[in-house]
Amino acid sequence: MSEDEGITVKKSENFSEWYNQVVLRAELADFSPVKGCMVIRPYGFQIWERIKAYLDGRIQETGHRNAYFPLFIPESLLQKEADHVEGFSPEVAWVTHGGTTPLEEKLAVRPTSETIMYTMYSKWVRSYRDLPLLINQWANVVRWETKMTKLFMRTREFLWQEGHTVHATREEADEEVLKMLHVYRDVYETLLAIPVIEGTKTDKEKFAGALYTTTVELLMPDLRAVQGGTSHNLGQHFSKVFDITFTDRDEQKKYAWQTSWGLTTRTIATLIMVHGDDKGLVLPPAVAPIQAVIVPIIFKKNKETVLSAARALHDALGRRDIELDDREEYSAGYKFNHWELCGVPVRIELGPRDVEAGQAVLVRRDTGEKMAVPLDGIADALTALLADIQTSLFQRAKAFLVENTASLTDYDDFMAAVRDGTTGMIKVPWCGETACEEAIKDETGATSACIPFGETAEGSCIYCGKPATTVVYFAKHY
RNA sequence: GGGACCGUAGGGUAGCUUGGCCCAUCCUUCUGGCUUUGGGAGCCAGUGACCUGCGUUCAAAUCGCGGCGGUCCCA
Repeated sequence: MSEDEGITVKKSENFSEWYNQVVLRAELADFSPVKGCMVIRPYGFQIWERIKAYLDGRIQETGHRNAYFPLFIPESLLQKEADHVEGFSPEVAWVTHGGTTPLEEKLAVRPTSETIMYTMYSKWVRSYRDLPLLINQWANVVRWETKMTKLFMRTREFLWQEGHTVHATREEADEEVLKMLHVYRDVYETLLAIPVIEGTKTDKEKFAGALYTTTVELLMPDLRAVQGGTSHNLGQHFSKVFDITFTDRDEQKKYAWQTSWGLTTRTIATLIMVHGDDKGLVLPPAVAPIQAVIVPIIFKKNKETVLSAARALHDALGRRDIELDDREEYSAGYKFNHWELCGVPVRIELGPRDVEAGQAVLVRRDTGEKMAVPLDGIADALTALLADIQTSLFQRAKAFLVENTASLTDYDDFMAAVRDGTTGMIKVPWCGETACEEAIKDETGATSACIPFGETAEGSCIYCGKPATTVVYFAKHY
């Protein structure tokens, strides 16, 4: 075996390098000539298309419709909402020229589309009969990051969907915010087999211009947390600035209540990190572009028998997401390693002994476990195995999250846990003051992840000792 | 935002300290041929690189400065 192929570092020993190698060698993405921008390669893009198809289905069935708004946002629009401008201005990319002629007004390359969409909403919303307005957009956005590029995790341009809804009442907006947050949880848990912690962002960490922000938080194997998706109640901040008003049943003119919510290609980074192993990518069947690969074990003397049996099996299974690797220029061992690097959930080995016995050998990617299965009935066995892999990947990830979540009340313990990297998510009692939150960040580097839903505080704030009003999760974040 | 490091074929590298022996070493990939295939097979032949610009010098992969790109650490 050559040491230069496959993944050359262990996930547990050099996580960052391991991640880079998996992304590059499994051909998910590559660096581009543009600093901070990546190329999503076909295999990586197929994963995104799977996520997109699932999420879009959920978006549609909850009553939203897709639309498309311009990539460019006039400076004057972007600046209308004060908190919003302040939050985004450091990382906005600007178009200043058309050809060689300077523009009269600079155009921002959208970092997010609130301002351009709400300008239109103001024209479209007149009456309570126009509400709720439920629009989603699939798009690319640009945020001019200065931090280090990490493929899928942090790039200047990324793909996402952004939902923007308008409602008559705060209650409806609250309900929408939670409904879509739960859709994100479902994407992570059902599709990607990644458990989440749902909650509300602190005021310090909320979206620029929002009343409040809800989030799904994930924990990576290096014990750093990731914000997996956010859903905001924008209150009436934007409707007042963009004049989104409607005449209600009581004939009164009112400002509308709005929400926005987004999920990005960062999901792919979390997918790779959570499930991958020392051999490479491990994909949950629900997102895997290739569900299984048939590898015929070819020997010279009964080559044709095995190859035709493999082709017959491939035809019998009759699925486009099952690959037949009948290349004769590669050895079986090479193919095993290759498809493991690519994270294909199941390998189906078919050799002369199997053909004779009327069976095939199913090998699961997550555990390496092998099982001989009769050829008739293999389709059902495969379906069951794929379902089992999906479940056990989730359970393994869930166990990891539970093991690495702690509840602490003493600040010295907290500092030690963060410093030693022994715990990922740390739940602490908190007074609710931003000053304490910032002090904790300055002293430990940990930032608040979320205030979990449905938990009540006891005792005193871990930092200042005043009575706690809530509990909050802290973690080192990506 | 601050600091450190790195850039040689598709991937991984040697050469750099002390400039010349280098139209650049080795492994792998890739192409063609023979042969082989139950965990990265072997032999033969071939293709393929000094990030970029400027400078120093008789001479630059090697030294200097700028740019571009990447990696890591701290905030």
